[in-house]
Amino acid sequence: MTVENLRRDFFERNPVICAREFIGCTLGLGRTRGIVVETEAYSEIGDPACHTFKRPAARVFLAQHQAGSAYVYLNYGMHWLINFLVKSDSGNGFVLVRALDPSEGLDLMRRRRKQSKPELLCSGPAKLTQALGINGHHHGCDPLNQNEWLITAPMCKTGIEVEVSVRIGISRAIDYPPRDSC
DNA sequence: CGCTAGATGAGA
DNA sequence: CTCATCTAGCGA
Repeated sequence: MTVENLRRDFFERNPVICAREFIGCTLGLGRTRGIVVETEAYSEIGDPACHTFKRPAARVFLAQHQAGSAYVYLNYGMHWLINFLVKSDSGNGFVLVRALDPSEGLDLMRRRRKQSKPELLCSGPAKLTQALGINGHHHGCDPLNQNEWLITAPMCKTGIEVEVSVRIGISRAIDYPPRDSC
C-alpha cells in the first residue's frame, strides 16, 4: 500500500465520510499511539463552524496543502487541537480528532498528561494532543509521509459500530462515541 | 486600536 | 460553576 493510496483512502473523500471512516484507525506520534474513537467533520461549503468560513488563513491552508496534512491550532489560548485536511471532488474540509483509545506509550502519556487513569489520557481533543505531544510545530506537516507519525486502517472493519450525533462546542454535523473491536 | 468568542480542561 | 490563557476577526 503506497502513501498515495492511503492518502486517497483516508483523506480524499467527502469530509463526513472521512470522519466516519477514520474511526477505528490508529493514530500515533513517536512512541505514543491510540485508536481513533471520536471525530468531527467540518465542511468548506455551507458550514459556518468550519474555519474556512471565517479565517482567510484556513482557506490559504486548504489551497496550499494536500489532503492528509495536519491542521493544528491553539484553542482557548492553551489547547492544541488537530485536524486532518480533506480534499475531494465531493467536498473539502477537515476532520477533527476528538478522542483516542490509547494503545501504546501509556507511560509517556501519563507523564505528559500528569494523569494516571487511562480513560483520562486521550478522552478529548486537547487531551489527546497533549498525550501524543502534538503542538503548533506540527501544523502543516504531512503525517502520511513522516516516520514519526503513524496512521493505519483498522485490522478488521467488522464489529466497528459508529454512532452519529451532533458536534460539540457549536451545533451541527457529526460527533461520536466508541464501540471498536475487531 | 480595544473587545471578545472560541472545535477545552481542571478544579472547587 | 469558574478560571486559565491567547489569537483571529470584527467593529469603532
